Amino acid sequence: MSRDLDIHVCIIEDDETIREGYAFLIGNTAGYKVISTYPSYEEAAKKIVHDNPDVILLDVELPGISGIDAIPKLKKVLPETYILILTVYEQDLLIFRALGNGASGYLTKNTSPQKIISAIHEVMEGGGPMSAHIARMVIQSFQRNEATPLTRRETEILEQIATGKSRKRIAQELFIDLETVKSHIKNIYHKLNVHSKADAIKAAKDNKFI
Amino acid sequence: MSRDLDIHVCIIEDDETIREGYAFLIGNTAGYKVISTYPSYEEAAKKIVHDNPDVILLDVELPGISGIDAIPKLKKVLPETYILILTVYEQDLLIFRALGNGASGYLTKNTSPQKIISAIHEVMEGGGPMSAHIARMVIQSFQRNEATPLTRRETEILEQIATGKSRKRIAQELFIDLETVKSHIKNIYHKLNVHSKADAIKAAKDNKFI
DNA sequence: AGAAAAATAACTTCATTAGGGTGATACGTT
DNA sequence: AACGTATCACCCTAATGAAGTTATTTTTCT
Repeated sequence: MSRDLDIHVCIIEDDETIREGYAFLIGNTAGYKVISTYPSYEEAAKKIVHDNPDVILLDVELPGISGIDAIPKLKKVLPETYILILTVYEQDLLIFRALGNGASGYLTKNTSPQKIISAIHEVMEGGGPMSAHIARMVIQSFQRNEATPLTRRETEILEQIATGKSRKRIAQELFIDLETVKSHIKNIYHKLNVHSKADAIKAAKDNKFI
Repeated sequence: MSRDLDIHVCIIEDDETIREGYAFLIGNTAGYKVISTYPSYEEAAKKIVHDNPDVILLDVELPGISGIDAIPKLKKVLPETYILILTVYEQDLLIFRALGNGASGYLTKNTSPQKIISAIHEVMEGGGPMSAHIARMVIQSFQRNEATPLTRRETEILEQIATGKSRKRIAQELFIDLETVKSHIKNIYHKLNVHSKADAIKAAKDNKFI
């Protein structure tokens, strides 16, 4: 029998219609098997370890513990299991918290059935499935603000400061004089209108200058 | 005529076979038009502004200025143009530098022709096309190491230190005594086997403790 | 080639911080 | 009872950080 080769999926989703819809969809696709479905993390917590799924489809808005907060708890008992977030929310904060907590993918609920299936496959093959708009937001989170008032050297030095290095050490590593570093820092403070390391770092990060 | 509705594409790639292959592929797809192709950034720099493409397919290994370094220069003169990286390299550093420099997508060269076409379409529609493995690496970059030796409080304090705040300020903001902060820092240093802010931050970041 | 911007450096002054050592208390868990 | 955690205390010295002003050299752009 080929059942052992199937990808084992669990679904945690409070809306019964959606939950059973996904279960039906996935369960009727060759190569996939739905082991169990739960309406909340609390319900899942008891038995999901024994289900030992390959992939969990997880909603973010759940009664009780939210999907976001459930991720680390699930990863703790099932470290090898991939967690795919399936939600209507496209807010940056939720996305980054989900990924930071250990989710391996993030899909919005308008994702077509075939794409959900292929996302499950993709995550098993070493991918990181994301809806198009989510991927854009993730990529944007890496990008700098081109309209920085800081010069290259200033940006470089501010980055070094943000790693906790002292001015002296920065000077040594950049092969310039300590006085030069101090000059750059003064200019940085003026441009950012701050009077301390911490405020400069915060201002620069808020504006994506570093 | 429908030419005005086509997606205008430029290709910068030094290997002539690959370059012409892509050009042929894309140019013969309905809805896409290849405006120009160049073997290097230097060649492109002169004329690409007038080409005013919607999307640039960019190789990373180019003679002269590398594709990575070309990104900000291209974005400067064509701020509305999307840049898709097309390369054989899958190193984290290259990927993150490319995205940080302003690339809107990152595809590996084993990507199928249809997927390249759909990636161009996707980026125009607000997506962030990435090859599966790239997306996985990007997602992993958000994730923490659960096996941290640091306690919650220690992690919290180290994060504060990483923002450049002084011990005194951290104490005030966390409503604890300066001495307590110092104690925590001493414990952090012991656990991470370091003797300075900078080294602690580096060690923690390298191991994804923060 | 010439102007503008950026990077470099010197000098002063003053307040604050960082790092290390040692120990103690309280609270919860195992 | 022992342990990890979080809390606070007091000691010490050297180094760092911030603000001010001025000036030279090097790069970059037009």
